[in-house]
Amino acid sequence: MGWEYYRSFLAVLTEGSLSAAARKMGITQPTVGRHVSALEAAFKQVLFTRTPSGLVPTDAANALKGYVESMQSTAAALEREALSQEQGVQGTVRVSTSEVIGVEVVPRALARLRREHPSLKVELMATNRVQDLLRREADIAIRMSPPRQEALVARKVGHVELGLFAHADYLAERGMPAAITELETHALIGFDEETPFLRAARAKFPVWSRDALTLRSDSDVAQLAMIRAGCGIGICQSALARRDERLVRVLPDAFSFLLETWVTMHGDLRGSRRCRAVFDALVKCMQDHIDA
Amino acid sequence: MGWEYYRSFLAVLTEGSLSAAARKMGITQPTVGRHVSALEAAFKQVLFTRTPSGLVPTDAANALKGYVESMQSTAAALEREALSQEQGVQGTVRVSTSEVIGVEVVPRALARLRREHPSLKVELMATNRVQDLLRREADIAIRMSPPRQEALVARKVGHVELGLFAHADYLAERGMPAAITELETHALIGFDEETPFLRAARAKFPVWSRDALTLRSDSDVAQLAMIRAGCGIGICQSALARRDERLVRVLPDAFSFLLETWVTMHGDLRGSRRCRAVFDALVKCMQDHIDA
DNA sequence: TCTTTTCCATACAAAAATGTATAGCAGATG
DNA sequence: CATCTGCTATACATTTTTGTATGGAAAAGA
Repeated sequence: MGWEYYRSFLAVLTEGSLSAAARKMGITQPTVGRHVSALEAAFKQVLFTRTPSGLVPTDAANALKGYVESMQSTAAALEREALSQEQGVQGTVRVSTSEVIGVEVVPRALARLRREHPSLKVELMATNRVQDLLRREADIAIRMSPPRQEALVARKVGHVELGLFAHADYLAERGMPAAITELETHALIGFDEETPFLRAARAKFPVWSRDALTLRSDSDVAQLAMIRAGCGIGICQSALARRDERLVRVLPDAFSFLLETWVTMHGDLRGSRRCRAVFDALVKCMQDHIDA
Repeated sequence: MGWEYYRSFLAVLTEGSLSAAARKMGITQPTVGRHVSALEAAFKQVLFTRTPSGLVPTDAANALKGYVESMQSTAAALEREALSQEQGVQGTVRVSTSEVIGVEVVPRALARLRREHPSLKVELMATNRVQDLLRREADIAIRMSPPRQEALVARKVGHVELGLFAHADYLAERGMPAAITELETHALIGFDEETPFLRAARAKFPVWSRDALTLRSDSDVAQLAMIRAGCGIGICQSALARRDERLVRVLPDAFSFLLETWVTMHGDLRGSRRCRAVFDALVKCMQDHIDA
């Protein structure tokens, strides 16, 4: 079975119609249709139900989605590697970080990197969804949990501390809470959605229940903006808060979290100059961030 | 860049010549040659040095090998899944186990499975090299270490005990050692090559040094055969030794290892009838083995 | 209700990929 | 030393794949 068909299959799966898939791939709609038909013939099953508004995947097609996605990300990584194999540090590197790190910390490192290596390109995926390095969704990742996968180059850069912070203006108006229980009367900023991490955190600090929060956002960055704007009290990396002298630590003794921080990279990229350069720069950047 | 070229590229890489690759893929040598040339043109670099005896990969080509291998195993897994999506338990499942488990334990489970599901095919990879489930090198794996990868269905089936064993005939001739130190005068069976596991084991039982071993083999199965043949004293799973009443435990109190045993499967296969059936059968098989 | 837009499917022409045949070369073999 | 066998590279014919053009059908908008 030719691999080329799988590309069309994935495009139809993600685009939802033969025409859209064809546009995206730079080929024509009949061709995509033929590819899908060829797959259906080979697998002896219907992969899409045809409708006038597009193709709707069957269960069988959805069961195959993960495989072709994996192939696609691997192929993309292959091309990044192949197109960067000339002398010097050049080519494209995909970096995956959490939202806050990607917005607040990494950019300064990238600026310096780009000055040193003008032909280096970096794709920054600032998302809290954990990317899979083994599936080549990214080349390098900065994560707050130790790597569970083998075959990775991993460097522990220390602990990021989380604390409660608020803007000085807010505290001047509402007063500085003296104990955890006083938080109930304050404007608390936190997450909207439940995640395993949040449940674990809540077990340690019951005050931080979803109902107690008056300002909710699923975006760390938005939460940080709210803290900076003096909306209330929220959780923030101490190292980030230190940058803004008007942000004041709240209840430093009662509330503190330490997150192990790792920079990880696929083992195969050990010999890749461009990835090694970005990896080293990110390690240094994170260490500077933590030590700041 | 068309994925189809990558297939040819990998075939040349593994076969060593355009002609051999073409034979393997069922196409002709000029076609494979054109594919390779197309890749070289696209990547603007030489991937192989042509010789009269074949194509020798350059460093650049070797750097890309891992990617295409990953794509290939994923494509193979996709086809296994696609060709097994009809009703009932059928299709192909790839199972990866250690050598001993694959040879001594699993086959009986497979026999029963095949009786219950005649149209089920199983590929058994009995190798001590750890297969990567995320890369789809196998669908299901039985491993002696807890899974370090997320997105896996994992079932702990208990502990396999390792002990020292010897054949009754050997012990009758050479005597039963009464203490660990007496092992030095015996014929010891063990591994030839150093592995991280062995280094860890040695730290606990210094007697088992490489020099002390008189019969060395890197194959667990061969070691087991030597023990059964009365060659000497070796390490063996207690559950396996129990099957042969003429195998006698040596120094049961001084030497005992417990290995956590896990059956693991890629999370995407949770809904796959054939994989679920094999998974359940293997879990039961391993539990029976351990409890025996 | 009619028009417009989007979609898929099909027939036919054009383009691209593949296969065939062959030449040339190096090493193994008698 | 000649022969044989493996390999790659190239020219040419063929097949396959792709693109173009068009028809029909369903949904969105006037």
